[in-house]
Amino acid sequence: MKFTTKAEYGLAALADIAIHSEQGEKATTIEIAQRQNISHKYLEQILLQLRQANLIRASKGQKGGYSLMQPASVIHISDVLNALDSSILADVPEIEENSGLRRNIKSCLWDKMNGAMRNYTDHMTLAELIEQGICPDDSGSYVI
Amino acid sequence: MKFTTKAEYGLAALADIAIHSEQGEKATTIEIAQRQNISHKYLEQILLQLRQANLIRASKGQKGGYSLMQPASVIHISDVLNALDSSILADVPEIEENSGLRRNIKSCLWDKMNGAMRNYTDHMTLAELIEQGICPDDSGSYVI
DNA sequence: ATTTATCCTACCTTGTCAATAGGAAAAGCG
DNA sequence: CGCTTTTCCTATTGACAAGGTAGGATAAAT
Repeated sequence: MKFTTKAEYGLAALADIAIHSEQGEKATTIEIAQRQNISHKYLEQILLQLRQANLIRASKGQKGGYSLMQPASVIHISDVLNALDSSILADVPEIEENSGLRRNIKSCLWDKMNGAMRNYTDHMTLAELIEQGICPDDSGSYVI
Repeated sequence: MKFTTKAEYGLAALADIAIHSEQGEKATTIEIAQRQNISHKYLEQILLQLRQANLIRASKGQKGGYSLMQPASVIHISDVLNALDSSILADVPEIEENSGLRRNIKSCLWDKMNGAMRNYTDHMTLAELIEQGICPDDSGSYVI
């Protein structure tokens, strides 16, 4: 399915910041952009959104940069996705009444698939994502 | 998350056809469009795609219309989605090497969420979708 | 021959994604 | 103070896809 680069870049940036936060360092837009290979002007907007969602703290000027607001272990992936991509975890819009089978199908399939995503991203934290780098091997924990 | 109307309309149309197929009737574009409240010219294109994917059989002219190619119990939802919305169940595209954490994050989160969808829609059939109208109450059967 | 249906292709309008650009504001440093 | 470095914020743009609309060609039944 389709994922926005914004979500992808944002998660990578957050992970990057988290790693540097552990050492008490701040990360600047330029640094992150270079490490993660992202346009730094585009990344600027993404970091702005993450700050407005209270996921990161910014300081301006020399020696400025970004650090995490909370430890990575309490940041849920769904928080990040919600901040960056309003539609990816959003409820499917209600549908007018007189529409045959459509309403039922939507509330059956769509909501289920949606719920599966939400359940998964609600439980997974940024720390887990970073720690393993690869996929967590807890297959079977999350259930539709 | 975002689902295309094409997939929504297509599933509703297929369900509609399935119901009428059971009684040996064919359903025409116009009839389906009215029952499901869809633009019939748009639906035409959708039914064309479903036919090209061998999900339905069409007959032209008077007394023409559409019927299912196979019983609804062997049509998997993933077949329908694949026929109508090439991206919804598609693998996430590979990413260039030198890209920091992005590659790992993508292959972790993205692929998992994607796999969850696929697993779910691979197991569910059109018949189940119709039969229950509401959600199947087999929560817990499908696992990420 | 005429009606009724599918078949097929082209087109159009609107919105969103992914950037790019450029400047304002603040923080540190000499 | 003045300069640099950083974040902050808004506007704009190009490309592309979604969601239709339109119109004619083709085939089957009566």
